[in-house]
Amino acid sequence: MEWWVSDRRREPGQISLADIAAEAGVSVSTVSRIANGDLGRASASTVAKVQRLIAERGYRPNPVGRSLRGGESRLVAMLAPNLDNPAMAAIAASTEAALRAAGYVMVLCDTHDRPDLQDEYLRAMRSRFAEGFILVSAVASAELEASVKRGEPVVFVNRRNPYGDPYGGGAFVGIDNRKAGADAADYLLDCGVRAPAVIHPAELSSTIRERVEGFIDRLREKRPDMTVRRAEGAGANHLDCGYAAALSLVAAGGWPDGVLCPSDLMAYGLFRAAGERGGRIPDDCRPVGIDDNDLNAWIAPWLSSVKIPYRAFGEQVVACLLALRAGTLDGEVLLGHELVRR
Amino acid sequence: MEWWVSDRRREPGQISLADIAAEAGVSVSTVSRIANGDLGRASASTVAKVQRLIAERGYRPNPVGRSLRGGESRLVAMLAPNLDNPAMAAIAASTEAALRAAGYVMVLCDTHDRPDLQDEYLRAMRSRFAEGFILVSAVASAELEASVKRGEPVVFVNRRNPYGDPYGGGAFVGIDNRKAGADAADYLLDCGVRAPAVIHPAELSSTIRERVEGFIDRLREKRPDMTVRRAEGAGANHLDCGYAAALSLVAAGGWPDGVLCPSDLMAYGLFRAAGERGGRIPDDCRPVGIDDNDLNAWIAPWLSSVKIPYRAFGEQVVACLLALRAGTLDGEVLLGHELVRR
DNA sequence: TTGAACATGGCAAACGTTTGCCTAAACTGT
DNA sequence: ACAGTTTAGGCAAACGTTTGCCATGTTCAA
Repeated sequence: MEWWVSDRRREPGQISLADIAAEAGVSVSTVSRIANGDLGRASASTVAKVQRLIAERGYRPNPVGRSLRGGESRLVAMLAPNLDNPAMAAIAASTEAALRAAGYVMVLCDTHDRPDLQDEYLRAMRSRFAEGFILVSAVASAELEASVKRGEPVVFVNRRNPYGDPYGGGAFVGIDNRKAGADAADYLLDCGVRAPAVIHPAELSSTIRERVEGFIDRLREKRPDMTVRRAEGAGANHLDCGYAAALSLVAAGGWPDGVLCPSDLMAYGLFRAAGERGGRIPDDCRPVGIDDNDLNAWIAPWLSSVKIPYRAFGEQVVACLLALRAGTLDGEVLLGHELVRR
Repeated sequence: MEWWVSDRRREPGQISLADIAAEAGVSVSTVSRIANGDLGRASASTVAKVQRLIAERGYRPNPVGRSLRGGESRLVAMLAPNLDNPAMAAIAASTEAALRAAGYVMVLCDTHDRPDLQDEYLRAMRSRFAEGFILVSAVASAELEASVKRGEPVVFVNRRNPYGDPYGGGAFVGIDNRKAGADAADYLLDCGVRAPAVIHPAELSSTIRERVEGFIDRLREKRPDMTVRRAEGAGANHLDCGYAAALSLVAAGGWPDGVLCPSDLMAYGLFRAAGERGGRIPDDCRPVGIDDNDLNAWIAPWLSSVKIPYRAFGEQVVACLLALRAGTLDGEVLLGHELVRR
């Protein structure tokens, strides 16, 4: 054990209630009450003296002692599938800011989309008395089911609660994915596309499925005779998936004149495939993405995309969490989206 | 106070030493010792019984109780300036993985490059008994100075310890920025560039300054008669800076045939400016970046860049941290970089 | 037979906080 | 003057853990 752990009390940084109490000549209880704003239980002079000392010595209540006592920990855990994805980073950043504004500290855990890691973090955070959980694109897992069953405050982002059915769905922040897909379809039709296609990962998450379905349904509705080609690709991430799917698409029947990429990263994969296979983007093949990564405006002028307001997610997530804790949850929050033409 | 906080003991998820002790008919101390691997202090039968119960009930020591006692918290705080930057996200992701492998939990805090927020997080994490701090691109601040002075385990990433001088520099993980700049210069010369330029943010961080200096020094060394144009741009982030700097560059004297962008984001800003002002990239104006953002391979085929192995940072950072805690720090770690031609 | 060594394990303090309950003293009304 | 109430504040338990020290009981050697 190192000195800064074992002897930390000798350091001036960490003063406890007991230090203040000793110096003020009162009991720990009195200091605690005054520090917590319960001013009616001590004489005005005591209150003044203690408050002065608190300010002077810079006392700040120790969150660990508080947590242990069973009170609040001011800790909220966010479990996200991978920080590399710019969309996740945007959600994490905005949520962090909103939580800080609400007086919480956010712990960010990277689950790599693995149920076992998700469970491990869920356990670790629970035993640190996290007061809430934010699950971005959650996967089904045993501990998650336990959390939901126990009624712990969990907010789901992007993907809905996999165990929501019997318990009323739970808190959710996201967008209307079917409508986003439909908007993308409208855009391609508007551009005069006649032979559209859609690419998607080999295993479909609910989010991606909804986007693809919304896209196809809208096309069928507006152009009943139009056929929509479809290709899937495997890969560790959406970049690889998009690349593989695009290659398989062009191998099967050449370049379509428009293609839905249900995430921007897949569009990037398509772009690379086009570069290698001589497809001209967007002239010959017009992609439309969903996400609208912030970098698009800078380096992907060829990509129109449905802008998802990830930067606005944080505020909504925190509002949901607070409502959940107060017992006044009002269901799911769907934020608006808007197609950005480039 | 909500039920899941106040009555959490009724839930099966949280069993304490006391629960096990009661069921085994031994004292809490005995269970604690056995749980911590001190098997010599109890009879074989007791050990077996307690171990069975621990496994059966799934007992896991409560980190909060441990922290309070003054032992380990297994908590490490990473303070990063902004998660939006893909380089930061890559560092965060790899560090998180390495810390998890070492049995730690990482708390990620977004300081927005503000000294006051950095201080707030430093305090908050200290009072949660964080066992170490990782400061990515740290700024100077009062609490940071206090931490360094007290000898708390701090690893600096990207930017060196601003208070390192009197205390021996401290732990640092990064690259040789001057050499990275020099490599970029070699590349441009190799491409036959004759009128190079460099753009950079209005206020120079030490990192950026070193890159720019390395670039200019190498050019002077190899081509003493060559003049290097220089433009700076202001903005909230490197994208805006790069854009503004590029505009000012071209306004002052047209497009250079090669330009150092000391971060990839600045190169993206330049790209956008070129798109608007009719500069042809990379044919007329060849940019060279530093970072080599992963997305470059997919959507920025026009950008050669010095690849910084951010994915490898995590392992080194954690090694540094452990060495620091063990008192065997061996100074700074400079990782290699390599220019990627596109 | 007696002392020492060892095996086994419990007690209690400590970490920092919160809070129900208790105890004085002072004050109020009659 | 006395009962009742308010004011001011302390005591101690509880949260979960770790660990130095103490207390038995057994074994062993001289």
